[in-house]
Amino acid sequence: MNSLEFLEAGAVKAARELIGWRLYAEQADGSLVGGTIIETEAYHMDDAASHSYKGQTERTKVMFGPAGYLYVYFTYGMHYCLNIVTGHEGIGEAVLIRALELDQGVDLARERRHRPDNELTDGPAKVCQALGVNLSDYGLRINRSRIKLLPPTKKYKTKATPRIGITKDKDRLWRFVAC
DNA sequence: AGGGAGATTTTCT
DNA sequence: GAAAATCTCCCTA
Repeated sequence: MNSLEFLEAGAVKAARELIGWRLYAEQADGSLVGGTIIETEAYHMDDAASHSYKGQTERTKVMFGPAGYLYVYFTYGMHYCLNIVTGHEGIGEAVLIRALELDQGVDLARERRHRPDNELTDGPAKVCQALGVNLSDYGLRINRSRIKLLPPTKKYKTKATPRIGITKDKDRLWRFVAC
C-alpha cells in the first residue's frame, strides 16, 4: 500500500490522479516496458457501463476486492484491457488505463505492435499488447509483482471528457486525459 | 484525415 | 444468441 493509498478514494478521483503516474511491466528478461499514464477512464458498480454493474461474477471478482490489484479482461474476441482496482473491498470499481507515453522498452513495443511510434500505446488494448499484458496478469498486486506503478515526476493538468466506446451512461465525464 | 465495416470469442441472458 | 470499456484495414476526399 503506502504510496498507492490514493487509489482507495474511489475510481473517479483515482482516474484523475493516475494521470502522470508511470506504469511498467517487467519482462521475462528483467527489462521494463512502459511509461507515463496519459489517459484513463473510471468505472463503478453504480454505473451501467461498468462490468461490475450487475454484481460480482467470476470475471469481475477482483474489481470487488481491495485497491491496488490488476483487473485484466478479454474483449471483442481478440483484445485485452488493463485496469487498476480502486476503492474498498465489497465495492466494484476500477480505472481503465487507456494510453501511455512510452519511455522504457520502446524497441520491444515496436516488435510487438508493428506500428508507427505514435500508435504503440494510444489505446487500451494497444497498451496491453505493447506491455505484454494478458489474462495471466489478472489479479496481480501492483508493485508486488511484475507490474510497477511509480509516482509522477512532474505535475500534470487533466481534462475530463465522456468515455469512449460505451453505449450506457455515456454522459458521465469519467475519461481523463493529460493536457 | 476521417469514417465505416469486419474480425473473433468470451460472457452473460 | 447478442453484445462487447477495440483495433485495423480500406475507402473516400
